Amino acid sequence: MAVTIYDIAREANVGIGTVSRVLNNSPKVTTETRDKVVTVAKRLNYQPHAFAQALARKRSNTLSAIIPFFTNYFFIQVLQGVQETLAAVGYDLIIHGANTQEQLEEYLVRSMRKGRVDGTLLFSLELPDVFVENFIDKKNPLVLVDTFHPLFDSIRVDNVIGAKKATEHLISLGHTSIGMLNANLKSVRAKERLSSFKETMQLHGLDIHEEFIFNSTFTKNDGFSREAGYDAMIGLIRSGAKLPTAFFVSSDVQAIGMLAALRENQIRVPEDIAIVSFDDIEIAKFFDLTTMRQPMFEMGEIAVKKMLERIENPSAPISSTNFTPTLVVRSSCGANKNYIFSDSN
Amino acid sequence: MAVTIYDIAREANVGIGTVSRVLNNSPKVTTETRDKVVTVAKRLNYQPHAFAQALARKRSNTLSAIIPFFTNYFFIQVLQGVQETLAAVGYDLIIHGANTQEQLEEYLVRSMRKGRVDGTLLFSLELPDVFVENFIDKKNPLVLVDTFHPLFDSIRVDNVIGAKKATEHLISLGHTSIGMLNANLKSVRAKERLSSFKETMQLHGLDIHEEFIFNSTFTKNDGFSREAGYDAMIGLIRSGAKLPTAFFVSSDVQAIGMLAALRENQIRVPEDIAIVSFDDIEIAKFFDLTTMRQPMFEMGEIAVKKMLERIENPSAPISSTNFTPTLVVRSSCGANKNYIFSDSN
DNA sequence: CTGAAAGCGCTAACAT
DNA sequence: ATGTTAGCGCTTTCAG
Repeated sequence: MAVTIYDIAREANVGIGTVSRVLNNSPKVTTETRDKVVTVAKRLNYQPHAFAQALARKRSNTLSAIIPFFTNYFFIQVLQGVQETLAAVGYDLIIHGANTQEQLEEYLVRSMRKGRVDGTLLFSLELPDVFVENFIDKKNPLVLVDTFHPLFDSIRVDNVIGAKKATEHLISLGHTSIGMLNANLKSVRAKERLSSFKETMQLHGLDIHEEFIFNSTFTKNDGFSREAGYDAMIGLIRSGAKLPTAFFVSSDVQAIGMLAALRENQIRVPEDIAIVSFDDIEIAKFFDLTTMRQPMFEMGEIAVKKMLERIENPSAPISSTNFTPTLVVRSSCGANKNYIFSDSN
Repeated sequence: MAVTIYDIAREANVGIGTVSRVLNNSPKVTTETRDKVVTVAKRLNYQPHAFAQALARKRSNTLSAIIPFFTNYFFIQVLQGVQETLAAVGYDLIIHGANTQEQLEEYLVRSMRKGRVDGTLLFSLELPDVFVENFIDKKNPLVLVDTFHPLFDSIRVDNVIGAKKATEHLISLGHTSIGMLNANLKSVRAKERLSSFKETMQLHGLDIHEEFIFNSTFTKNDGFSREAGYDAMIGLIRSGAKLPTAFFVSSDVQAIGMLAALRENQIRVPEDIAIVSFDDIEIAKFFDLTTMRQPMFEMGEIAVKKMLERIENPSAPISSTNFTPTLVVRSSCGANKNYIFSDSN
């Protein structure tokens, strides 16, 4: 069996209490005994038993993250922010990929097991009502990322302003016939981006051509996928309709699919069709996409910070922060004729 | 405080032992008392305390994965296989991103804390010697993914055969002047792919032009990055040297960077330069890359299976499995003139 | 300043 | 079949 504090206590001729105190840097120990204990602990190659610690301390120093669609680049980048921030404070991260509502609930239940984790991070998924009171009753810290509930801390991106900026960029470039290639309206993000797009068009006195607005019917990834973008564009091209001169696309991955469809049909970007998309995932620059950047890494970082604060102070007021996406101009919109790849883009 | 088995025992007028038995589906309970206990447990919304269980059972049903470079698409896809397989058996996954040797060792130590996790998965990183005996002494299950050690279970991809197949594909297309754009030789993968490339060239009686072999000096991601590919190609072009007609590239991401450099200089692919790369990450098809496919999801799946078997049977013989990468022909090599994107590619 | 002892919530061996 | 009790390894009073 592994070495325990009893072994150390015996070898060092002290009580286990003292060993524990030394290990936890309690000030009430003589330098002498401290040294003695430390030496023995090192010699025995002692490693504390995390669960026993967690049980006694009622603290696990572990967080869980529930995310949909594990392979989505957006999440991966937010997760990186989470992971690095957590690592810096010695916390562990348990990852739960929830692809179905059933799984989501299972993971939520699991995360609520008292003691298992100190808090849970929920990504982009709507918190089922049943769990709302559950989390509150059990005082189980929960912070929402890219989703919202008035009773919990949250971090979001302002889709309304983002879509507005994107649309206005296209308008400022002289486009008047602008379409939108959207994800599935089941997603709140998609809904918000669409309505903001429409409002912005109206605000500038431009016509909204409903036939140029495509809401994906894909369910996988809620239509935030390359296939969704590809299929929508191919469908439009095949229909033979006259194309708009510009598109606002609800995500980079969809824009990438759209690009493939356009290329196959010898339609040039940005000459024939200008594109502004959303997210600025890492590969967006590979495709020279002009897009709305979301500070993904920072979102993860801040989510963790909020969580740690919540753990420290459970009764602090609820805090909800909104990030405003920024426009990153590359070549897909036609504004930047001399765009050349560089890592800082 | 949360509800414990003591609460249930009290309310149901039974002993905690009985409650425990019911909760663990022990057969030695009357249906009657079982029902009684279950009812009370439900009513109290009981959730077992995972750590207390782990402590008593000496089993945590949790695995840890130590991976370098969290944002690497290769790892993400392997991890997805890990995560889904684990979810199916009710295990949790703790993720550790190790960007430095120091972090690697810290995580290794943490993973070895008796009881913390039932086993650890190490990705693509060399296991420091100190830890070898440590893991063995403590009987802490360890399985290696994309890395190797004779004393532990492992899953790898055969880089030698992969590089050979890639090179021979280029040769079969009639190329004789073939270069290699490689990652940092600190990486074992890069080393193996390079030597196999050279051997294959020699095997076919072709000259190896050392000036067309580029080993990255990037340390980030060991040179398996877009920037590394871009920089190497730009450097070659600027040098004014006559270019080889084909390149074997050690990873898809590098090939993507290389593509950008070529495009900027109006060098066509595959007409002027043919490319075969390695990995077949998800976005490889977006770029029509001919590449060596590694079964990433399956690798994750099998890693978990090996781990579970090892946990069940610690003294089973060590098993090491090798995957042979398969050639996926798209258009970057010029072999498939009529290549059209479809999702099944 | 330090040792002893009482939990943390649960499992499992031991009685009954 | 069920209750009781002794740990699992650690933290934290409580005496001294």
